[in-house]
Amino acid sequence: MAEPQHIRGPSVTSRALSILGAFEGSSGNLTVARIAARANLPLSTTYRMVHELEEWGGLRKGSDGKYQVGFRIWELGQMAGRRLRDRAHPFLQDLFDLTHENVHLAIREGTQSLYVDKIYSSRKMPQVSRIGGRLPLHATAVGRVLLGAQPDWFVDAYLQRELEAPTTKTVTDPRILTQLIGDVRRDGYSVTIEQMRMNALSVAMPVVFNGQTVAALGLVFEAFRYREVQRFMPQLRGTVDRIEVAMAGRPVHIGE
Amino acid sequence: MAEPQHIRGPSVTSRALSILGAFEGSSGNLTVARIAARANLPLSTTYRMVHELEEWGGLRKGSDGKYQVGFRIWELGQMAGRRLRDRAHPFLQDLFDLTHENVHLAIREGTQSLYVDKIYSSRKMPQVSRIGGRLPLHATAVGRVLLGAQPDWFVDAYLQRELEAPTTKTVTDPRILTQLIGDVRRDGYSVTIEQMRMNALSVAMPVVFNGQTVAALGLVFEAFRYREVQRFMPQLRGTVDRIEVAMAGRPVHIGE
DNA sequence: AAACGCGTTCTCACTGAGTGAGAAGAATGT
DNA sequence: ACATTCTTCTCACTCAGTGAGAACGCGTTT
Repeated sequence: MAEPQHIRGPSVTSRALSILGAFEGSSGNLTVARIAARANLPLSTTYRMVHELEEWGGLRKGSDGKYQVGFRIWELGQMAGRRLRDRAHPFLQDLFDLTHENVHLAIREGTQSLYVDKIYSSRKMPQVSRIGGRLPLHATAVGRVLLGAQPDWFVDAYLQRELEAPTTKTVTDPRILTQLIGDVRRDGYSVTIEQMRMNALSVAMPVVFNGQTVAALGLVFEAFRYREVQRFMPQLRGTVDRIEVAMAGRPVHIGE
Repeated sequence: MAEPQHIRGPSVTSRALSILGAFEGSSGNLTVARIAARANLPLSTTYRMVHELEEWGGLRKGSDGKYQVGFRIWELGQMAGRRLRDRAHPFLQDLFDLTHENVHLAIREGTQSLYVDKIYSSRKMPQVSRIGGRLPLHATAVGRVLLGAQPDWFVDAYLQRELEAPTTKTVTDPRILTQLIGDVRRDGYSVTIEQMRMNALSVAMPVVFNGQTVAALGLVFEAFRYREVQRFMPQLRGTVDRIEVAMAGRPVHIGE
């Protein structure tokens, strides 16, 4: 599982960043030795830097002596994409109140969709996507919406690569996918059935700001309820509209 | 507003961290020059490091040329305190479904409470606390719960300092607060009225894991509805219980 | 109880990566 | 057209960062 986390240059900063990077896709708690191994750095160097990061608050030493990402990084992370997340969130919650289906908001990061917000309760725990998690662009409704928002050269290049097939029903044929992306662009929404997980269906629509698709809003529920898709469409549409209006509006100051 | 972000040492890492720190409490979009000023670093040094951070994904250059915190930091931040947030979240949502009042979860960080999760819809936007935001420990219900979980020497030291009074009703007298903290410890919950904002009331209870108060769960609603506090107590209690059970249980694997 | 494995902590002499003043160029405002 | 502010880049100097290696701590195995 441990990828060959190669160091870009011999720069000090890149080493420090390698250490933070060692926590990406980890169990969350790492010893100094493990960090060193994952970051491909000498032990003493790692030790020194881990301490510097700890003092700053970027890392935190747990009661078991292992290190984990500190809350200062979490706080800092809250600054990223704040406009979108803050303005969209209340309407995602409204949509959940209305439907009680899992709602999520994703953006494109490279060749994956990144889930930036997600509403769910203990009744239906999310099965594949999680906040902060990534999924391929071709196998989910939000992914296809985000892919469709990219220029043709991007779509073609994406479909050229080896495409994962999480289920036996996942479409990976570039020709068919090109067709499907065309449909998404024309219709303004995407519906995928059992592409990422059996018995799961997802619907998604683009969120547009300044003429650009900045995110995709989606709903997920059981595949056998496919007839209900029509019922949810207007609610999804309405939510997207409200988000778009909120995005354009003046800043709403919350708290401090 | 710009605090004198002093550099701990002349170490390269501390400089890089100063740059990230420049975004804390900022508007979100900063020019290189502004970053340099806030981080107290020479312009050329800042320039070089900003680019290194950008290449790694820690910073992102917006369409206006200004820099903002990148999603890689956000993703990394999702690793911090994941156990608590992941396990508690579905039950916070359940509580919101039940009450439709603003629900939040906070931990103590230093002498402040840090809001790590929050459920709200567009009906009642949060007024003072936001996810990733901080508030003083003595003026909110979650804060008092978290304060009460600390040893006496901590409480005494905290109350010794100059205490903020966000409203005219905020209690800042150390004697009275000591008494109130005692009540919280005895009763296992805290109710505060108009301590942080006029016309706001909050109730909170501690979340205990391994014999330690790791967080506080709270509800906020309008002060004039103070009679309803009793109605919410069992629901809060039940939610806390479920969170505590979930915290102790085996890991529930959600997606990747 | 000794040997082992695995992790942490710390020292120190060497050296090349990081430094930052400064200048030129690009943008923006008045 | 001028003033102001911000970005980008160069280069000679030097001091901060480096990492092998040793010592130590702590469970577990033999």
